[in-house]
Amino acid sequence: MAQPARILLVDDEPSILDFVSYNLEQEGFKLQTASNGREALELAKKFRPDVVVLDLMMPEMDGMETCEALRQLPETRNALIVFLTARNEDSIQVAGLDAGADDYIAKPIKPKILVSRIHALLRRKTGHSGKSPVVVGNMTIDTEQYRVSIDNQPLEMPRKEFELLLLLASKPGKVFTREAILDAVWGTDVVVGGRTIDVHIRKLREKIGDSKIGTIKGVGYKFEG
Amino acid sequence: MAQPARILLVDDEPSILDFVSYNLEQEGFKLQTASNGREALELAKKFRPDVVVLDLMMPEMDGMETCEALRQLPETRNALIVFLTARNEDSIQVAGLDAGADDYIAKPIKPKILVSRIHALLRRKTGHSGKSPVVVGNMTIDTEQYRVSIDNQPLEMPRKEFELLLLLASKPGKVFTREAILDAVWGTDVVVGGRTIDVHIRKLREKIGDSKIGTIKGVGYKFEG
DNA sequence: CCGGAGGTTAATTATTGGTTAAGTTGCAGC
DNA sequence: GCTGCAACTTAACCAATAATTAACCTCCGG
Repeated sequence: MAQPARILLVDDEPSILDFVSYNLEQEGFKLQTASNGREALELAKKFRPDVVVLDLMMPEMDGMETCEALRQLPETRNALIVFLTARNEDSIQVAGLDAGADDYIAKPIKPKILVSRIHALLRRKTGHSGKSPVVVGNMTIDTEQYRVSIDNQPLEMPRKEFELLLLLASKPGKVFTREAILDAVWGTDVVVGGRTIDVHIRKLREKIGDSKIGTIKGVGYKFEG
Repeated sequence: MAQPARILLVDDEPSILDFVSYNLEQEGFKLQTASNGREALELAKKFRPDVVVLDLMMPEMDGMETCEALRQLPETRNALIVFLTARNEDSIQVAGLDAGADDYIAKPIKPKILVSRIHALLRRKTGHSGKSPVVVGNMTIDTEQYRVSIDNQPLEMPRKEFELLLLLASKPGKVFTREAILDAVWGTDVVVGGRTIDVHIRKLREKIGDSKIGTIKGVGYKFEG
């Protein structure tokens, strides 16, 4: 990644701003935030974001309006616009896509999904559409198609296993605590038993080989670079 | 866990106070309770909580008011504030977030969810702070990867040893008394036998070489810069 | 040489993760 | 709607290893 992509995040709820910006910054994106549409437009002129993440429901100027305005500015005409919506309402989606949005993400927001969608969009934009998003050693993780291959041998992967692998592989070497893994893959308010992660780790190791995932006792797991 | 997080719990119903405080204390949090807003403010000044769990519906001074008042106090300006709400009403949530709340938890309260949300908040708050690798001479201590290397030779290290080494190496040359080491690595309320530290020191010296850690008889240990 | 401080080693205990198998759940296909 | 399968979770048990203790040793200054 030569240049970190710039993202402008717009939401009127500080907690969501915090939560999402934390997760995006962890990914290495350059971030700016605004808490309403007007502020967003002003910031956008200076910041020239590659991606704008936009809450639909905001007081005064809502996401839809802001989106249209952004499409008028020369600085953001070609930016990618992602909407955050409370529910997955088809009718709103259609209207949003008319207004020029590029993607939709439904709340509650799963960090992993948000990040991988943004990556997918950026990839599509820069022309590299289609193939090999995350590559680590001889392994390829295609977030768009939910597929993993090792030495070009495709592997079947259920959702949870895939998300777990993606999380670990997205930062090879970094140790993820069980807590962090639960937050990222299961979400903060899902409570699962103590051995659930272990079982998923085991299934992963079964598929991709023991050597790829290391255990740091008392701390967590990591992907071996 | 270096220091247990302090939580101030505010609710006018004694039964909820009991129920929630029991569950939070089980998790090792340091707890204080108040049964109304005024009491909460007074306690907060002395107790300096990291987290305030606040019922929205209270007589006299309700949760919203209390929250705003807490944000004015220097002692609690940066505390995390979590609201307990009877229902999941969006309009109330927005207002609460404007008042400076960090999260919402809907009644009926599920202990496990409460606990994991609080953990998530605390992690988000403290997680941002610096965690660049510590480099001392030819040794590198990478807190993120939980790995130590000498001359780029990676070394395996169990948790306590790692924490002990990190403590000593964070201030090379400084002498740490046994007492200080116990407080920092084992925690203030854990009592261990007299030879425990010695044994860990020995294991460390085995791995990183005798010359790195010096003994000052009658005083403590230090890392040799 | 004696006492106190720390060092060494081995044995014991506690904690943590791994493994397996047996439930649950949710969903596709009938 | 059933039925059946795959994904996911849980529980029970096992294995590994880290942490602690205890017993004994060594060194060094009086």
